[in-house]
Amino acid sequence: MEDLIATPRPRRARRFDPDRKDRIIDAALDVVADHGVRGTTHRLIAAAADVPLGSLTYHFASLDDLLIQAFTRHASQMATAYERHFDDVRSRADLVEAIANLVHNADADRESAINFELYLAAVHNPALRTVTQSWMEASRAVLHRYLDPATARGVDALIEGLIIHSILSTAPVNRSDTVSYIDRALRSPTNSDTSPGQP
Amino acid sequence: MEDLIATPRPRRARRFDPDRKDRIIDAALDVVADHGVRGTTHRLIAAAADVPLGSLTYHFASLDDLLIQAFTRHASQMATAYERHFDDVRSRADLVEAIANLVHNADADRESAINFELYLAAVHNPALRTVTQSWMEASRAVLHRYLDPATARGVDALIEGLIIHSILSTAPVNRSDTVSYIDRALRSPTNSDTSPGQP
Amino acid sequence: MEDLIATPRPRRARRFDPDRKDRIIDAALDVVADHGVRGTTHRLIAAAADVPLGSLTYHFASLDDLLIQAFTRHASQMATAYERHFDDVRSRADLVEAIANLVHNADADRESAINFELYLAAVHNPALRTVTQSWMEASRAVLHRYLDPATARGVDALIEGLIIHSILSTAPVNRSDTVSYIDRALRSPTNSDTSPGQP
Amino acid sequence: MEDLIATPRPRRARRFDPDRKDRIIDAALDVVADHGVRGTTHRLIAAAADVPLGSLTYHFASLDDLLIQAFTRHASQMATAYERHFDDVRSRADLVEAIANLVHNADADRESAINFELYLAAVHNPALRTVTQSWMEASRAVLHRYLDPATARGVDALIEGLIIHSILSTAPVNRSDTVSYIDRALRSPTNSDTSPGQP
DNA sequence: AATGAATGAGTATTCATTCAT
DNA sequence: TATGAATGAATACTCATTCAT
Repeated sequence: MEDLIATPRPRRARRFDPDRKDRIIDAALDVVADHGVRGTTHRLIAAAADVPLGSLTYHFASLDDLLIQAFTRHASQMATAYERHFDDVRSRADLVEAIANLVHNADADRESAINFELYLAAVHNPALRTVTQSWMEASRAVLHRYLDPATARGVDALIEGLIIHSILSTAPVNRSDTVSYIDRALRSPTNSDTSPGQP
Repeated sequence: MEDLIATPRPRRARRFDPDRKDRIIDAALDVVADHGVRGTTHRLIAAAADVPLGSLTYHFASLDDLLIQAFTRHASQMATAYERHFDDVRSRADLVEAIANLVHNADADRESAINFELYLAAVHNPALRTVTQSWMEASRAVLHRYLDPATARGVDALIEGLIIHSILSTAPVNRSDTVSYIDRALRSPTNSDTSPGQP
Repeated sequence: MEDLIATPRPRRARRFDPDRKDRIIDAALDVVADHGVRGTTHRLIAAAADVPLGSLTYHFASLDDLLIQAFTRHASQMATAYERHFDDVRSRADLVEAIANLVHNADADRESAINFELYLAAVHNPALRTVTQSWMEASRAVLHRYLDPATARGVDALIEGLIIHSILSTAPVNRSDTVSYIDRALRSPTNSDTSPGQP
Repeated sequence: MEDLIATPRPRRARRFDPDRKDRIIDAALDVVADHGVRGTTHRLIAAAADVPLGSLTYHFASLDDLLIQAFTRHASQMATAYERHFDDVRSRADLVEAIANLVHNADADRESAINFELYLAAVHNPALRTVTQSWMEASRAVLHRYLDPATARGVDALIEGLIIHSILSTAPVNRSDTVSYIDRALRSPTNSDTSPGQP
């Protein structure tokens, strides 16, 4: 914040700026990723988008409105990326690989962070439920291309849990373990085998 | 005159109040559950604990400090409850049941909500990482009583994902599906069977 | 109903107020003169400038920032006044007169008070050292028009000390004594004469 | 402040502590020297004196009361030291030396800082005027052992000004210049010599 | 006698939002 | 239409002082 004060932005005179609204939304997602929904403010977003403060309330009725639009865009981008991620899957092995890549993708940290911010915001903000709901449907729909609905849901939950743990965990997660978890989740549900562990 | 009109709260004269600090921590957890970390303020906590505002900053150096202590208590209570939850598990079937109960327990919504607030807060607050880390270790340790370490981790992640989805989902989750997911996650990792779905 | 009773200030509707920032700085100096830096608060300044509280933090990053800007203005005003004060000095006698007037000028009490507040604030706030430094250089530069650098410094210190004592002292200071002190400070340093007093 | 929190002092059980009041006063002076009157608080003093908070208000009616007692002690200690400082003065040269030592004594920075805090506090607090008044009388009385009253006042003011400038100035002050200033201030006031500088 | 807990008035500061220009 | 100034409610936090123990 001191940075913002210390570096008084050069007087910008941006008369024609057609995709400013888009840029604001992108900036909002950046701020959410960096500071969490909790730390997201008009000022921070305006600075990140290099846009005057008044511009935000001109284009968006409220901060909540802006966040909803931002999360909506994020969810639809996620859905598109998700679909593309599975495009080349031809076999069961491909599927396992693709899912494992999802979990073991450091680049996805930003996306995942925003995603969980969305989840949590949705808990207290019904307007965001629509967004989470449609995102979850979209991700399951993709998995459903290869899996029966129930299995798709289970795999979906497993992915969610693995990602959350990989974000929070300091210890690196073993990829072959991940593969093993996915492998089991994909099996046919019919006959349960004998118990493992030390029962 | 104003006094007569404006007595908003009964003059509480509670000079001696030994476990006030504990009460404040509990109140903080309530507020987090109801309003999210984002909506948590000194004032809200003070009101919930029926304690004057200054009392909070007397007992806690900052709101962050209070939140850390609150989340720490929450995590250790969760760990205790978790252990107890699995105390009567004698067989594989018991284990599956116990895990399914974990997911399909509406009463746990408050706990789960706080838990996810903790997770998200930990993303941006390193001081909370210790708390999440030890909670995750504790829950895995319990599962490890019945499962090999790798399987314990996978099951742990699955549970996390199932709970997240059950919180966010509007559609009720099918318990027999849950049982099936758990069942698969518990299987031996060795021989993978044939692929399902439409590959 | 409360509104009718409790309208403490006339609803000021002053949306357009171009030199408000200046007015705030002036008000801050008034508050410092009246209450000392110690007693200076946002609220007091806002009231003195007849400006809403939020206006202060809009124009100034912090109270410290405001104080620094205020002291900076004060120092430069002092420097200008100082220069003008000596403008008509043509002879040694003029110089002595001018300096004596500096010390025996009740109107200058406000200025002097602010000045010492500045000095003391500078002891604990390095950012203010620049201000005191340049003020001291400016005052010496003026004296240097008539005196060699070393003498200028000595006279400068004497003036400072005399003003401090005249502010603190309850007894009135004798002007002819002041003239005598100045007279001695202006003499050539070369040959010391014999000692006075009761040695 | 964090330090105070992070290092919870070992439970001190100081039943018998006869000169605690003295220790508190000394601690108060330390805090004033380090933080200025502005930054002086009960808490800071209590920590510096290693004494429980309640102890302060037990021994002193208010913070102001404590400060007055502290400044009073400071002034009387200063007066004693001042007297001793001039004890060995036998000649005019000794006197000049002694005064120059007063100004060029880095160790005195703490004392001088407190002194100017006292001066400034006295501007807004009449109760402290008595203290400054008697300190100024005491210092003049000492000088009066060697000088006529008027000269003593002038020298006193010069000393004050030189010390203030040496505290605030970043550039080192030249000792031989100081000696020269003192030398001139000590001369007989009668016949003024010819003017220096560029008149 | 001594103290740690308690309290509420007060402080600086943040910020979503409004609005005159 | 676009924006920088403006605003006031709310926030975290400080602290001198009180007081039951």
